[in-house]
Amino acid sequence: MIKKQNATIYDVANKVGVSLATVSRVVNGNTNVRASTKEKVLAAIDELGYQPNAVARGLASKKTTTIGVVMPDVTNLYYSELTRGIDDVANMYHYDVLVTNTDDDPVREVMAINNLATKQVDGIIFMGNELDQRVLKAIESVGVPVVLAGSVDPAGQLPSVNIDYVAAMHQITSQLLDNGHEHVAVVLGDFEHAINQEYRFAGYKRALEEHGHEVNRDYLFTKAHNYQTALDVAPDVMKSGATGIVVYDDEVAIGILNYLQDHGAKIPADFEIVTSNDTNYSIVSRPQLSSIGQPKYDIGAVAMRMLTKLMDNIALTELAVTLPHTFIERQTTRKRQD
Amino acid sequence: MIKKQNATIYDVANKVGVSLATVSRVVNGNTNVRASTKEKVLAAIDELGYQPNAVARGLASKKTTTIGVVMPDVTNLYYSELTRGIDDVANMYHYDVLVTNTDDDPVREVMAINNLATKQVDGIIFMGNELDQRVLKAIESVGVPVVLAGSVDPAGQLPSVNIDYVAAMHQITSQLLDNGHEHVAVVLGDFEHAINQEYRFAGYKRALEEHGHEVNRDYLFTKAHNYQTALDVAPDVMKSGATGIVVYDDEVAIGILNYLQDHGAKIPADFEIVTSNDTNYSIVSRPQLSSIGQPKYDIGAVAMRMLTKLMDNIALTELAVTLPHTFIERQTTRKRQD
DNA sequence: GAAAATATTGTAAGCGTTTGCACACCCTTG
DNA sequence: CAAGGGTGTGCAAACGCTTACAATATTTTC
Repeated sequence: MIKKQNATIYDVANKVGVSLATVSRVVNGNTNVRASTKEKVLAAIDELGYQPNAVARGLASKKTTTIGVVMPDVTNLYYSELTRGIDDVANMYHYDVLVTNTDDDPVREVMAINNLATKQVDGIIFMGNELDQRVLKAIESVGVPVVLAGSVDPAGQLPSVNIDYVAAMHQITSQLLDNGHEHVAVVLGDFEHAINQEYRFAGYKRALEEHGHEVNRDYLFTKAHNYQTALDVAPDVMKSGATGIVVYDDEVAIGILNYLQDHGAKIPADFEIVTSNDTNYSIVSRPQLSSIGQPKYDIGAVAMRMLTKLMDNIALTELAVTLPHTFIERQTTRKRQD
Repeated sequence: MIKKQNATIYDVANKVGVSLATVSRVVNGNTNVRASTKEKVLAAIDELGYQPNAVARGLASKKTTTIGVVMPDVTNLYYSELTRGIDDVANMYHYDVLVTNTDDDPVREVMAINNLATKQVDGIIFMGNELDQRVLKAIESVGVPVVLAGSVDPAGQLPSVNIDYVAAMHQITSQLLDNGHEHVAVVLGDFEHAINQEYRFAGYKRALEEHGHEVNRDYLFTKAHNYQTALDVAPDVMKSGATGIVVYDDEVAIGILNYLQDHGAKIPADFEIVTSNDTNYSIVSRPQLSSIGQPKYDIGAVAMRMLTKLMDNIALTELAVTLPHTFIERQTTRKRQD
């Protein structure tokens, strides 16, 4: 592996017989260069195969054209779809993406943010189930713009892109209630997390109240984070007496769905289930999971677009963007006639 | 967002009353520093909240402690699990990871590699279904080590980590044949890709030949890349007369499984299916998909470990690493008694 | 106790760019 | 034709760090 010495801006300047500055100008699209010299420079660049060294550039200009993405887990379909949206528009704006997995651990989130600061990223997209105080502090002191994607800041101080979780949860809970279910269970992750308690559960609760039902914690199930932990919770939800189930995550929903069916339940005859993320899981399951429709790709894409504005010092017209969600009726709910 | 002026190495040198070099030494763990001065420097660093600027460091040292990962799609469970392995050991060695999605497009792969070169990454992990000539050339000329993860180089010139696809395919095909199937179908992606034709199909073919069967292209199905395209192919495999099916990818397998069942087939009574990646899809499906067991996380982790060696100029003991695979018997195959 | 070794620290030259400023040059104007 | 006004270009100073090499301290050695 011979590391062939890359041509530098100096080499092309020499070859053409101009100064570094001129070469730099044509490379950066500065217009104050005579057309003829520009051509000569371009030719030399082509001939030498010159590619500007992004590190040197970053040092001199204090812009790295790199952004950081901190996310819980690449392996999680919900987040990876957001990431795809982020990545695509990042590329569109010629940013590279440094990703870090945190497993939702605040300590690692803080480390990731600080590390990204060290690497002089121009901005950061943050995804996570909860905005820990330590993380918040790290974000505030990092010195570059940060936008949240699919992640809430209850204080509303940070730029963010989300759907209206309260409304979405309210909607699907209401539908189940309208379908006549006496008891609707809700399955969430950590209840300490604002997104679960203050948003999702709040929407669920409001629906219950509007329908004149009491909120009974016996129908609240938490700590379901993935397929395995969903399987742990599933027996309890099956025994709970609830016949309608709203779930905050697809991997969890498919776990519960599978458990119920494996234990003789007919879906949607015995239980109606609605999930929330509309990932591939909700399509490959049998029956297919009815779900809140989230514009996941767009959440990421819009968040990244906002970040580009922030990085260009353009004011945001809206700090907390709420993208529209839908309801996708598939096979774990009974047909409704509105 | 006030960008607070970060302390530089110069600031801490001043504060302590030593030279830059000394500070640099303690930051970099150089041992030739008197314990007492080291302490003073450390104290100053702490007090000023000094964090070395990685960009400047990269320029001076020509090491960025950043690697590039080029992959088809973060959203693909197989690749994202490899990436998780990569990321974890990268972190372990204090590398950051720059990821690029290519959608398996050689043009974008080449662009990604060149772009990473520009960013002065210390090394690259490449994942893709096919090693296009253009990509190969880009890899050869990029000037930093590249290792393939879950991706084959038929020429065997590049460091790589894989399972033995030929053996794996041979094994599952044989099992199906042993179970008495007269016709075993094989479902692949692009047949032009070496990994499909020269590896997977070769293993399939050898199994057939060993069992005295003719290889009949009527049982070869290609161009199935994801759930949707799997659904497109599924009717043909159902009609083909094959009763055993080996599939190269889980998302494709679950598509075929679902189609067959949706059209009245009993699995595994009417059809036995074996898939290849052992992702979450093979567990959430009903019945659960029997699969080749691939150490996906490890493939990524080992590839990254190899890359660290290469970056440290340590010779590899083995260029093309083959990790062991297993067979995971689940519910789309009938019980076997070996 | 002085020379020789060794340990510690400082000097300064890069690393490959960007960019503010100054300098030429070439047209216009009046 | 001198002054004014662009254009086009070059100079040189950063950017924040690493790292030979040189210089100075501190120990050892006999």
